Amino acid sequence: MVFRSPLELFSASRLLLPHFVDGPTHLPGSRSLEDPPAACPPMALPGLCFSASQIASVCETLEETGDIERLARFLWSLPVTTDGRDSISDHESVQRARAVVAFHTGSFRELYRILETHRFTRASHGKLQAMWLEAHYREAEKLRGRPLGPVDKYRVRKKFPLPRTIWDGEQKTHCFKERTRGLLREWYLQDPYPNPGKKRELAHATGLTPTQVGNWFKNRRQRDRAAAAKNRLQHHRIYPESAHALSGGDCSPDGSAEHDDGETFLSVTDSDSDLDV
DNA sequence: TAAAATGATTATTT
DNA sequence: AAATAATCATTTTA
Repeated sequence: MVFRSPLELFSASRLLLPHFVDGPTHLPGSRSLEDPPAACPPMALPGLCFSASQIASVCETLEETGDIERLARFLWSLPVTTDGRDSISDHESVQRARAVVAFHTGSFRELYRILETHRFTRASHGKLQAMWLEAHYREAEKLRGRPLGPVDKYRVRKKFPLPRTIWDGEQKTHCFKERTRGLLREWYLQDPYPNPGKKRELAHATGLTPTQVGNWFKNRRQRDRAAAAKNRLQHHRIYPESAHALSGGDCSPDGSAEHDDGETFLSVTDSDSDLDV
């Protein structure tokens, strides 16, 4: 056990960061949501506890500042226990700082170990998840010669799922539910241009936001148009000389693709027969 | 691994 | 403002 005294720790951090430890520093946006101040019991080991929380806030400040070099040196100066369980290491800010340092030094094995063996609060999840993924991306990238495309990254994500210590299991849904899509299809057939009122109604019925409903209709229209255009092209390839019986004489001489007003083949994109379940 | 599906975003047009 | 085309990113399928 090479325990230095709390005072020594304090003075060590003092040497490194005089202005941080001497008084409460209020950086913009710092110390807000995470880590409630009463996290450690006031009775037990008051001196050590105070010291540890001071250390934790130094870690936070350095991490927010982005001075990773100094953060690394500061962590290096901290005492080490064999099991790693002590009042200092129990602070999330300290483990988080260690993770940040491991990431920036490219010590990915160490990073993974830290992330997998400590339970982090929701407030840290975003940043830690990003580091987990980015580290795996870089490893995969190095393993092959070239940079990863979106699909490669997706495969890396599948291969190395986020540990539950960093992720609350709630998965983001990329595709809408089948019931939702059924409703959307149904309404689309009835009216491809819903007014805002209808949109809100449909949003409520599907549990989507009005914007999502709008996006869906927009995409659906775009893709139906594309399919129609493709069909038209094919039709012309098969029957190049089919005479167009035009109403009136309103035909522009050049054979360019024109406004195809009324015609609208209904949704050729998916040839599913719109069974709603 | 390529290609298709799908939801979202951006820039331009109307 | 809303519609559109083009494009991007993620996910699924062949």
